[in-house]
Amino acid sequence: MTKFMNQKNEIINKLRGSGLRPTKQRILIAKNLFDNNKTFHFTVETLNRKINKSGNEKISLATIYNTVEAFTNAGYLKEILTSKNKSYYDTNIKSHHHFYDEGSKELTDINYNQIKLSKVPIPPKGKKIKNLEVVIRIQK
Amino acid sequence: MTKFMNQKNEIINKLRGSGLRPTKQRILIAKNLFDNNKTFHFTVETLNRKINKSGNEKISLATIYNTVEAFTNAGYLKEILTSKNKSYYDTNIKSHHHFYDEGSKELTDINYNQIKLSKVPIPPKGKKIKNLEVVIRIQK
DNA sequence: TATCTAGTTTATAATAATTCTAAACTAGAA
DNA sequence: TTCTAGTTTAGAATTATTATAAACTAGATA
Ligand SMILES: [Mn+2]
Ligand SMILES: [Mn+2]
Ligand SMILES: [Zn+2]
Ligand SMILES: [Zn+2]
Repeated sequence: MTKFMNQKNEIINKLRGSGLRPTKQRILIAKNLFDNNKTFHFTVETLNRKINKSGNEKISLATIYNTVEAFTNAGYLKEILTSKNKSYYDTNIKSHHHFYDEGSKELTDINYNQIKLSKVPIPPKGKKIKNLEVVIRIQK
Repeated sequence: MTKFMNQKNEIINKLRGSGLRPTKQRILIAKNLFDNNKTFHFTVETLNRKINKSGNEKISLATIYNTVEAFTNAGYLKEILTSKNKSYYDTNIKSHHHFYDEGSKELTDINYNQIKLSKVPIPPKGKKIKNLEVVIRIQK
């Protein structure tokens, strides 16, 4: 009871902290994404299915898109560009690497320290490195 | 004269060698892609513009798509998945890495030996590494 | 060289993911 | 309670790509 109360308040504070109004849609989506003690990868399609399946009130696809974008901009989600034609998102926002299975089209985390880059090039003049995360493509 | 002859014959042999009929469309596209002594990156959109601009006879967009796919399957091109919603291709088929500029949306090659991976994880059981090329995202 | 046909090209339609639009709704400040 | 900027929503629009099916052609064979 108080636990649920706290969880919801945490979400509300988190949203407010980024200038996002805590609407019931955002709160419900946030619960689905951040409630767990484990992180996971998803696409808009899978998130939409998950949310509009259970006993939940329905949320429009447009809002799912809007919210995922807002959460990504706020730094609560990371976008992972790895697949043709479809964006993946990660609730694990720590810097880390991935396996991407070309067959099942699934991502798996690789801990940051599981890959060691002993030599990295200097970026072109005037540019800086925004992100250096490795995607290793695997298959059967 | 003989030089052009040879170039065209090289292309024809290359195509035949992969079971691809050397049609005039494929030959023209191949000239645009492989004629140079330098490699480059492109999207279907940029290739289509390039080909349907100059004095060339026109080639349909569908054929551009078909041909890029055929050349990729034949190993003459590499697909680079790095950008949301659009596929990039590389005429450099040697194993190498890339900078991807988020601002200009341009790829730049990084020589294979400019990045050294001193530690790489073992892929999940039953899977093997298909590809380990690093994309470093850069910005201003 | 003429004929034949599987492979290819093409215009166009269809699909898939995503973004846009504009009207209805709502959080929360006043 | 009122008010309004921010938000949600259904549906249309857009973009990249793939599918369809009719017309064309490379090149093997007669
Ligand atoms: Mn798309
Ligand atoms: Mn697409
Ligand atoms: Zn991850
Ligand atoms: Zn390259």
